[in-house]
Amino acid sequence: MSAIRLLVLGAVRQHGRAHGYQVRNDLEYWGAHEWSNAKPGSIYHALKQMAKQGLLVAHETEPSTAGGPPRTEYEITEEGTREFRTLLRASLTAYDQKPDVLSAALGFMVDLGREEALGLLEERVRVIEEWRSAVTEHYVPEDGPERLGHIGEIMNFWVHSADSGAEWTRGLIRRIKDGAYAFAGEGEPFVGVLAEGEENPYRTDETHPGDAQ
Amino acid sequence: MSAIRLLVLGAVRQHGRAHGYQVRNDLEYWGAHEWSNAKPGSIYHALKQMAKQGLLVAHETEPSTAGGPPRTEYEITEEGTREFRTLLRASLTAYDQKPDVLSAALGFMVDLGREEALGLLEERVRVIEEWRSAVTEHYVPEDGPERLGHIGEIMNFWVHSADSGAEWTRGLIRRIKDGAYAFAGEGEPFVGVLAEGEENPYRTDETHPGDAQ
DNA sequence: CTCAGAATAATCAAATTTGACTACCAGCAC
DNA sequence: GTGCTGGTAGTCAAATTTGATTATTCTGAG
Repeated sequence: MSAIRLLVLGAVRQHGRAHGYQVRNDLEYWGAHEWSNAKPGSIYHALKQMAKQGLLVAHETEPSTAGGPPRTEYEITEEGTREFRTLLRASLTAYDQKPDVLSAALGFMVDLGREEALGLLEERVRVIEEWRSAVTEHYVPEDGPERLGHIGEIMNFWVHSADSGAEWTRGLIRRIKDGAYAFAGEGEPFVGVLAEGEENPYRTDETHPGDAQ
Repeated sequence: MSAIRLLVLGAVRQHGRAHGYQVRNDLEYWGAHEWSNAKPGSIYHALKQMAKQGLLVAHETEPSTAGGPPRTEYEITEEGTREFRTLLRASLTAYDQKPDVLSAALGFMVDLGREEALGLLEERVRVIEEWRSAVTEHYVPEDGPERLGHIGEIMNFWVHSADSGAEWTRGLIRRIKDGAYAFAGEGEPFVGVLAEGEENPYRTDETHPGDAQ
């Protein structure tokens, strides 16, 4: 799974009602265009697709108030909310080497309760550890890892990444336990969206080192 | 870019002449089906596409000698070899958060000379460091990172991953400097392909924890 | 012998992703 | 008032990816 559905569902949900360009802007505000496939084409496609599947409702296109073609606004449905929570939980616990999925989930973790988020992150650590031992047992031949030659560096890299990911997750768990951030039901939620008319301080058109090859 | 073209080009190249199923098996031998999108459909698609683009030549389909439908064998062209090297160099140096691209490149790094590989890996470390400072400067608002709330954890996660990736790369550089592995021009190359009839000790149909969500 | 199951080799429709492109309006310089 | 630039909003064709499915031959049990 890519991160796009979670990102788009979450962005629409935070706005209450949003058109594609707003979603695109929010995701840019998060830097999602740098670490995920949240490009215009993908966003509009996801919106249409999820509307077709009943996760969103499309309100009839209205002429734009600020230039440009008419726009379609979307709202999340009850089914969409369920899907959002399912994706969010899965993305927090799953370890599949795709950092964009976790990144997206971090952006919405406060939509869960503090205790649930902690539980899921602890589960994540367990999953990573299990994965690690499955890999090391399965891919290291009995006659020593040398037989694999330089190919062994691939496994080495995985394992290193897994360890580093687990360690980082433990740090996050600690911060959350120590009271960081406002989770669901803890008053005054932090909303990471741009208000109407607010400019995006992170917007950029320059490319950064590492944008793509 | 995904890792599929590099993987397929590299696998065909090591065999000299290979059909899709052989490529698939090699990639499975490396565990590539676990950490990249090297699924049958993608492999066959990449083969056809690259043949159309002149990176591979397709030899007429011959009836299989071992059951199954007739098979098409591919060979890499000169242009394909150039492309292979270009992709390999780019994948070793580029930092774009997609671990599968690096993993694929690790599998082929010995096709370069030891010195060149070292140079590219050092470049990789530089790129990661540059990326890190671009991100921290760009995404941390002047009035302290707190303004970002939990969204800041996303950046935190990136930066942690970047640091961990750089550190791992430095370790690899050290191992290579200390003489590990046989690089191009150093006799007896290590070939990570399955010989005709050799069984794949890593093949598995069980799913592992973390295979997908 | 014969049939089930497994391995071999690949194809296909549907979904997604990419990258480039279109169309509209506002403001400004000239 | 015309032309240019830039922001707003979205579309589209082409390429890729996914997941399921097909077709062929080999093997071994009964």
